[in-house]
Amino acid sequence: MLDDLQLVSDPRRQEILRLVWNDELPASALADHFEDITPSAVSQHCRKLLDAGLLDVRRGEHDGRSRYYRANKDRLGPLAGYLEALWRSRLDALKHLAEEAMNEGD
Amino acid sequence: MLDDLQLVSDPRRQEILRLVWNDELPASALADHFEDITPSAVSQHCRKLLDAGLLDVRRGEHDGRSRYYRANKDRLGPLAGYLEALWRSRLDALKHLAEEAMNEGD
DNA sequence: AAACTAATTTAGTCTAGGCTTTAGTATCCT
DNA sequence: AGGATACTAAAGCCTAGACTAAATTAGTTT
Repeated sequence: MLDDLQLVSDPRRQEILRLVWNDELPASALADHFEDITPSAVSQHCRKLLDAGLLDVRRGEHDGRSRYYRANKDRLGPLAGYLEALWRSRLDALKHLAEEAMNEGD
Repeated sequence: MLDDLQLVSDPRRQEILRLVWNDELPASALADHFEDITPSAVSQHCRKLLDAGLLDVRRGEHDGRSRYYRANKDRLGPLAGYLEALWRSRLDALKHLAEEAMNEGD
């Protein structure tokens, strides 16, 4: 239904991708990360990313109930670079805010 | 309201950007391009892109009624590259389809 | 095999935003 | 000036898709 770009344009899905960018995480960890939506909502986002091939999943080795997600960077092509740049720029923005806050008392 | 990525993820707006990527075009030309939506809808898309700074506009020199739009590539950053890659890949896809069609009668 | 745990699926609600319609602004032409 | 043209703004309709809650699946433990 939604193409890659539309999928990646959703802020929740961006955050999910960021969380599983370098290391896999179980669905529970993803669910815990979002305090304002239910695990079901997170699972539904994962499913869409999975269907598009932007995420990989496997069952846990010692607990087959857990499902571990990981980003499929290759499949994202040039969008991978865009997302990384986006996250970097947000870090920079935060850093600048922090610096401004530090200088408040001048 | 919508950030750059969400704006660019809309297929209509992608198409608008493509049309004014290298040359400016009057709103009428953009409107004519979309047969299934009204000029008003196109204008509203342009307004959003304009507000985000992804489009520039100027009035016509000889007819001040016309408004000429042009993409602001610089403002798009890494997304510019992504869009160009997207359009190239679609051209490739079309080319392959055409080649297959050529070989139908074998 | 019953109870428990992890996660997903299904069914249905709600809202953002894309669209049409209508009305308005600015410019040009005779 | 009055009318035509090019486009936009405002108001409201409508649907895709994000969300919740409940039911379901699959795996584990006792």
